[in-house]
Amino acid sequence: MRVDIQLIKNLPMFAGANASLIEDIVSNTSIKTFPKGQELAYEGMNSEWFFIVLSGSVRVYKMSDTGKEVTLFNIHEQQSCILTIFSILSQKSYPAFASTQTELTALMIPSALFKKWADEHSILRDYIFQSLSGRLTDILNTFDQVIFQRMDSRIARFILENCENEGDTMNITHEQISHELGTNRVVISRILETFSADSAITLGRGHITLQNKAYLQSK
Amino acid sequence: MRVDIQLIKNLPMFAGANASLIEDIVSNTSIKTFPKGQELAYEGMNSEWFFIVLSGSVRVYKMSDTGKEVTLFNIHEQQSCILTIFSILSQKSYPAFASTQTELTALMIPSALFKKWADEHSILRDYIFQSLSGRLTDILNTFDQVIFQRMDSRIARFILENCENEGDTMNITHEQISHELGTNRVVISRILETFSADSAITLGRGHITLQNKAYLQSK
DNA sequence: AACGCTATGTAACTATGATACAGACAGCCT
DNA sequence: AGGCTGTCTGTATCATAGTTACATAGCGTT
Repeated sequence: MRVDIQLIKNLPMFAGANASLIEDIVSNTSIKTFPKGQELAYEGMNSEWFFIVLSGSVRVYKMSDTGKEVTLFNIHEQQSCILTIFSILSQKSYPAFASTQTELTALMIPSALFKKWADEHSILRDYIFQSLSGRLTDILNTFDQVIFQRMDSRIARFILENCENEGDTMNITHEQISHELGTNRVVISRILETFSADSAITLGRGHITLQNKAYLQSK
Repeated sequence: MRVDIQLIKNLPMFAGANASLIEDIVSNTSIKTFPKGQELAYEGMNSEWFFIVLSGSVRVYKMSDTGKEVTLFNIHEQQSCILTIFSILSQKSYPAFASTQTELTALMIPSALFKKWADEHSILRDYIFQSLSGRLTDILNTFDQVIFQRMDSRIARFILENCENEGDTMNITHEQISHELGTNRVVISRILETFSADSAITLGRGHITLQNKAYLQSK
């Protein structure tokens, strides 16, 4: 499918691109759809494609050999992946795992071309630096959380990030939370139980409902 | 003190620089010496200077409000700091702490000039990407270690990184190790004690001597 | 209703983190 | 030498978090 010019022009990454680059992009990229839960990258993989998310989201995470996981950051609409960029520009293998969190549509760019364009067009490099800086901050924040924060505060924060108001419900299992935060499912269950005992949340199979925002904020 | 042209030309970062850039660098940079233990950057600081280490080393670390520390990476001769680069190029505050580990000499570049040069000279940007990629790998490795590895293996590894052969001695206190690894001094003492009980190391005030390499490698 | 799959609850144990304090060592001074 | 002082290390105790194993509960399918 031929990629729409307007779509490219609307992407922040290509906002300042000149007509010839835009034409190049339009003729050498494609749009692809992935189902929810699809693995897009694994540790050690060579990145053949650079992608920009058009809709949906991607979770980038580290995984140990025993299967323990921690989310590094998520990639949302119009964003791309710092690790893929590094992997392509410095010709190293991808250092983490990445899977779709929802159904995903993405603009796919062959990595050789992306590298060429990034070498030739400073406007691209500028955007890359800006965007990388945001992702790097995300990684460092995750680091901070993991190392310095107590697990109950991290869980409280996680719930608050997903439930705006009291009465809001999030659909997630304890195991998924444990993968987000890099701990064990049992630990999550244990702490959620104490939150529930204090009436800060109500628990159900596959969902959590916020009841007392102030309680979680004080954690 | 006028900076020596040859010194600049020998730095990997400026290896491909043309004569006019070199002349610019020579006339706008200076060499500065810092004592051991000097704090070079703190979280939230605006980076006024970009620096390249000429001799000595710098430790970059995260610190919690309670004083707990973890080393992110070290900067050695001819290297510069990924976080400083990001901080300067994306105009954000520095996201960690940095102190000299030894006496340090460094080439100092005003950050506004560094940003200008990086914008104008692709040769600089290329080097930056290469070098950033290495540092990012360091950070992710640290992350991996912290989250997935047991403390005894991390300590074993740390000793092995500092002692080549059996009989080698490293001069370090338990508290310094705890700051490297992001844990509590007591935890280090406790585990070193078990290593010592198994005759893998011998302990002394301020130093550790490797006795059984295979033992630590098996941890 | 019976089955099977997945999610959650519970228990017991180990590992790690935190705090407090005691004792040991090194350097220094007299 | 003896004593002082600051730092480093050892030990104990308790709290929090991670691991493993297994039991129970929810929910869709047959």
